[in-house]
Amino acid sequence: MTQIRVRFAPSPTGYLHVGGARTALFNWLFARQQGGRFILRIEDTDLQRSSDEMVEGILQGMEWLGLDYDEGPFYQSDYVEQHRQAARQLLESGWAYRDFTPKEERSDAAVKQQVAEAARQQGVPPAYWPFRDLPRAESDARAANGEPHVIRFKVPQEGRTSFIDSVFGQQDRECRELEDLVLLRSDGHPLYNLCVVVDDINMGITHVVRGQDHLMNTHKQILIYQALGKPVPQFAHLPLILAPSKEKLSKRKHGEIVSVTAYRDRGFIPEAFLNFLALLGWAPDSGVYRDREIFSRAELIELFSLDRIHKSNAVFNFNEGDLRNWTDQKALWMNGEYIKAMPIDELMPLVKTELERAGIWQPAFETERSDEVRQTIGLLRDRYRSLTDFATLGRPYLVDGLDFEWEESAVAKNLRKDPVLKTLLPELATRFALLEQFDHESTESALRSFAEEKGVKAGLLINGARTALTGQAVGPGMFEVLVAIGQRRTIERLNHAASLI
RNA sequence: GACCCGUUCGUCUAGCGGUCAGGACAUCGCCCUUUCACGGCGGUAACACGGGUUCGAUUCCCGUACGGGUCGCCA
Repeated sequence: MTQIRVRFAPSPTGYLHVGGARTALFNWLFARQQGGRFILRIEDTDLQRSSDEMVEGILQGMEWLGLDYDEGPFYQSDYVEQHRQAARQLLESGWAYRDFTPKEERSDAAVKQQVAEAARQQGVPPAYWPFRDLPRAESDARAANGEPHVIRFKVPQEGRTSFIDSVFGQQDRECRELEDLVLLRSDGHPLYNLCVVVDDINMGITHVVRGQDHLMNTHKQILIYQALGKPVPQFAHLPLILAPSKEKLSKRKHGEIVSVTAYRDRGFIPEAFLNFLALLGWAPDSGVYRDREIFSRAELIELFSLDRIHKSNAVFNFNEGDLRNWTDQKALWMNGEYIKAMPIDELMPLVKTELERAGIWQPAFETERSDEVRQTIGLLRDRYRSLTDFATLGRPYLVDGLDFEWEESAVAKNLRKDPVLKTLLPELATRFALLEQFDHESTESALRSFAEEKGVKAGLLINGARTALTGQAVGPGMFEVLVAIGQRRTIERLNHAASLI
């Protein structure tokens, strides 16, 4: 059996978005599982809309997700000569013809629509392709004379194209429903459908796994394969990923919130995002894993199969305006699961990057204070869903002094609620200052006996202290927090809190 | 509009003729915590509709509705 070769072929007209990433992932999983080759090809034939910046964005996205390719990146624009050569070959063999219709006459969309519709109803393209049967000699002569023309593929008027899609099953289409597509523009520029076929042939692609929006193109492409006398690869079309509005996800409409780099920048763990993406439109064999959601990269490779991709589109929820739930909540949850469960040694570097970005990383975190910081991160990660949380919500735990924000609602709820705290908190600080051991037990008994002495509920002090120490109303168990913040900072912040009341 | 495709809880999904229609996220309630967005337990919630086929349809067939995709000298 020949080796499986698949490719991911994005056009660099935008960054890598969620849909593209999933296509890349499925190709990659398939290749890895089958021991095949995964090829990256940048479809940049439309030079006007392509840019190096976008290519860079795609490359970065792939790298971040760990979707390594075995060959490439190839650039489609490097193969223009081969595309033209193929067009010439098609012209020679009679599978294509020159169309001398002036560009302007074709560009009127309304006219075009009208004619195309009439053509379909008639069943046969009438005078719409006036040059389709132009004698070769005349065609050559006019071309030699420099008359502008495009090269069109001569779609057979009879018959149909068929293929079996790995996802959608049997697909048939009457040839007469297909238009004579342009292969070469009048400026000699090759067009998409020709380019993909030529490149896929040259690169020995055995399986084409791409979005369902290409389902119609596939029929045209099959015709080109046949005209070129080449074997047709196996196709697998993926269902689309929809925006919350249920329309196709698009970079233009939905913005950077659907770009892979946004997920990186907003604190996703690549493994978690990969896991989430894999489960969008695909599920492992339920006989094995019916009630599981978390799968490692290795497990995904092992379990993946094209025939378990399903046909219906999936909605991907995001809401840029919502700070807490800016993207699909399940994705966020899953990220939290990874943050919680991954080995702390793997988490630390990721957190470090985040803290550096926020300007709160200190070299000592890796030396003298290494154990302490690891412990703090270990404490915090149980309730965080994103790496950025360590730099925002985690900030009070990591910075010295008072260099963080006190949330107004927390202050109102836990500090200002009872004015007696204004005197109690500094007194508690004094009490803590006397402790020789500053651990869970000693701080707890100190606080509780202090509360008893003063005749107040321990909860009042616990709540007050939480906000005094972290500016927040929520967090890990209070005595864990005390230990994490440490004696010195605890005293300082308790005293300072009095001024907030 | 034409041609394709799809339709199981709000969302992601399991299901491939007989299930109390399962899981996850979200949501709600309870417990734990004299704090909490941790944790534990539990609940609400779905087979789009109408016809067939069948002893029996979420599962098979046909319509309808709704949703989506494609109809470039873009990719």
